[in-house]
Amino acid sequence: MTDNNTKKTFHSIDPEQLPKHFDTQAAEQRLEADWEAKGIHHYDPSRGRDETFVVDTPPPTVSGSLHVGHIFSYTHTDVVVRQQRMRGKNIFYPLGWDDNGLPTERRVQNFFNVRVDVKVPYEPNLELVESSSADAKKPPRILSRPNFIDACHRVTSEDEKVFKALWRRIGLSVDWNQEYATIDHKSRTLAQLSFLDLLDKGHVCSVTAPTMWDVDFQTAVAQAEVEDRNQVGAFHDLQFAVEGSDETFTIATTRPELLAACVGVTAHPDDARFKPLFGKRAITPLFRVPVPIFPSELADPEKGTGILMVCTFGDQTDVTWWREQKLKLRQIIGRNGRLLPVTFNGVTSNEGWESLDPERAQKFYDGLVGKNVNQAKTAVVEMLRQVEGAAREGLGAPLLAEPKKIERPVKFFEKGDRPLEFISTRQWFVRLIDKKQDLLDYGARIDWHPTHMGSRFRNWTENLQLDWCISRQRYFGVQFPVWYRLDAEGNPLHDEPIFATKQMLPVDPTVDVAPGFTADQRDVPGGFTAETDVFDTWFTSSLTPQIASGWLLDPVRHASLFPADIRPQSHEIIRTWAFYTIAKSMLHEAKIPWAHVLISGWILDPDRKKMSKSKGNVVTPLHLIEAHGADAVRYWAAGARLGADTAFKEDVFKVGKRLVTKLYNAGKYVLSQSAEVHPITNELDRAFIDRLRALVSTATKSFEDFEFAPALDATERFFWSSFTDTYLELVKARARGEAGGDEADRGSAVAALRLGLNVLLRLFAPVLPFITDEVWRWAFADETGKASIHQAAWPTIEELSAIELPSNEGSFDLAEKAWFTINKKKSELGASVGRPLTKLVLAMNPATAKVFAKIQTEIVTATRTHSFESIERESIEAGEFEIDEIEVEPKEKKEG
RNA sequence: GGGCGGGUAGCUCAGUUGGUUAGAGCACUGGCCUUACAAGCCGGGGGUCACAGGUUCGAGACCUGUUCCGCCCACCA
Repeated sequence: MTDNNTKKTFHSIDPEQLPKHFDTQAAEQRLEADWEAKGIHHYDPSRGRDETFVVDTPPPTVSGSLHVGHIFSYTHTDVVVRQQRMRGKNIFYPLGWDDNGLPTERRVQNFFNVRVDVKVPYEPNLELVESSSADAKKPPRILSRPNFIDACHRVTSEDEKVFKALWRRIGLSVDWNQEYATIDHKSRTLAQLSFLDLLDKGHVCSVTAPTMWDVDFQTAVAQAEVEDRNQVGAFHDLQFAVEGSDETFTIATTRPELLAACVGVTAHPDDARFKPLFGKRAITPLFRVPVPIFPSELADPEKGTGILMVCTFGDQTDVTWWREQKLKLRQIIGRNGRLLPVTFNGVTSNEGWESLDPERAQKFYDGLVGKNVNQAKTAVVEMLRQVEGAAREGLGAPLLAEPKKIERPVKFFEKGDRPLEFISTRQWFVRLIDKKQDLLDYGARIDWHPTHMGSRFRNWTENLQLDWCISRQRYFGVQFPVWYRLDAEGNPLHDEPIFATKQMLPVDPTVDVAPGFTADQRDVPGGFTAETDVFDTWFTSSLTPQIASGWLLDPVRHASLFPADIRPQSHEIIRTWAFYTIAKSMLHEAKIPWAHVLISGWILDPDRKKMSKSKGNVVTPLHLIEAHGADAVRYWAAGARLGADTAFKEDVFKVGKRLVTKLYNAGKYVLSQSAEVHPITNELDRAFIDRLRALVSTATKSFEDFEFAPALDATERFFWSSFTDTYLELVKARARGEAGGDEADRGSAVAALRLGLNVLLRLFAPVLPFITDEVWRWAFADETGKASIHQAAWPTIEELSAIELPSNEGSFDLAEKAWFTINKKKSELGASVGRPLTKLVLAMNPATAKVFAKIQTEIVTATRTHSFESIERESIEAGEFEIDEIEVEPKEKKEG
């Protein structure tokens, strides 16, 4: 096909050999497999840190449902990564799976209809079958913890396959050699090492204290996992008596069920109404328990009745008062959220359940034992409504008015269904409250994209109230490497924990034996027992940079991969994932974990609500890829700026698909032009390349700030408007040799077209990896020696610098203007762009005419004008054209 | 209550350090089968830039206030 006998010609393709339409599905699978086979996504450990670009990829929760939101944010990262790769960076782009934690437990419980009891013995070779909907009503099968964990592994490994298939389908250029899971051997080892390191450094402690507790999951939770939900409640006005007087006062409470847990009464110190009461004792209704009345700045005179009861514990403020006033502990809510049995004693007792009338108190309280909070509330209110003389003989019923409905925020575990309770339990904490300023400083050293997301971090850190509770009373997670000595009665000595040595890790204290003990000493008096708590999942996932680098397990590798370059994530987990990762990195190594944080927005449904499984508005991604192709879906994702929430509009996928088609066709056309190899010398061609230089500069600059969306926008606009609609149309005839120009002009046109396509393909490659590589391989792979576009270099101004600048920088604009002016006229005349003109007289300013002379041939040729004349006229503005005369060639009559 | 972001065409959004007549895509609409592409091309209509002040020769952009929407946070009796 090509004639190499005398002169070199461009390697052109035969368009007839290509399918009419681009088969996205087939090409995607073929190309992705080829990338994998070539290993072009692999990290090269031999290259230095400054040549390496390290990504701290979010490990997706595999037990969650896949939706377009996943594709959205992961595509953002991939676009950034692909551009960095083209810039010559050695890419470290791992992917982990977040499989431990509550979502997995919940999924596994439902999947097999099972529950856990730590007392059940392990059954080797246990067979589990997926439960049917009919099984859901059957009582769940009770498993040992190890069997349950096996089941978790089984389910998550299946889930991971589904995720991985989708990631490959969408073309994520992840190095699959770097795959990990947050529950795997290495992650467990590093999480436990992290714990021991924090312990060595004195940042970890174990204390018994009131902690936020979810009564359904029956675990402690951290402040970061708590959210406020507005709930309707009611103020109950209750009459309290004052000890040793006839006085009474009224408190307002939304939690009358906690009356038995009342340990004090407080009002604002300046509140004249209650000043005389301070220092006296109040008598609670029903239970007749005397409690101190004390002043507190925290009490708001405007709220309720201005005086309130302090319980153990209704909320965080109760905890504060309890601590400050050294009040008694009357814990009536148990870990399962039901009221615990207690025994009331006389006032001389000091066990916390002193009543002026213990018998009567007991009678009331026994009616509440075992009830949940709501049931207890109903029961107590009924008693308060009916019982005369409840706080002191002679008083009426303590409920002074019908409860008044109010709506107020109530704390919930973000995954929970019932309000959190404060329950005094023993938990492990990482001390952070005393390090707020350091955390703020570290956060300020990180570049947040967009910048205002840094204020989310600041905001959260400044308002931090509690140390980080890292222990969870759950099963599928990383265990604490901790045991306790048992005393002679078999009680664990929590003040004397035994820690695993670093060499032992990872350990499962319920299986592995504490150092210095033998297996037969487990759970016997004088022996040892395991800490059964597991880490907060964030305790492990806040180590993702270290898990990927190997950290203490591989210090050399760690040094070359830590800190990372970017941390992509979404904004709702700034207070958890980002915050804890910064905290860990600071505490372990006094370093920031990454230079940049890239925040992706949310996907909103057309009603602008966040897409989430619970709202039932989730769009699954697979059908979108099948319908529009992976590139089109990526195009949609890459169109959103960092941090901006984006409405899900299926229209955008169609636009993306159209762009892919256009690239296919334009590539087919450009590469099918054959001509002798020639330098780019023609004025218009040089003017076009000059425009291209500006585009390369703009796109590159955007990518420096990881702003792929403006880069894509500029590239797309240029491709569509300047390249295909203008330049390509203007040089078509010349490239085909129809213009009657010489071979140099023709070669110049083909060379410029090919260079334009080549550069544009590379500018699109990070966003549209499939179609760009497809077209690349038709000719440019051989030409450049880069088999895949993803091995080619990102375009630079320098590589275009060999092409001479146009003699006038306005040449391209002028050609464009003339082209549009003439086309507009043709359109008005009802003629197609392709219709030849028998005559055209174009008038312009003399200054314009000078520039126009250089490109006149291109315009005349492109508009197929037989007889052309240009006229100079001072009255016309520079850069404008007026059509003095135009004659459209009559339509040829169809033959036959 | 505190903090952050936003309000630009019917819809989704660009709009650089203030600078001609405010842009794109979609949608709507007229024309065109034109040798890469009808999954296309050439045209057209459509905006009091949330509101009110201010700074300036000049404001969509800067300042102040108001208002609406969204998000994050807050001790929730």
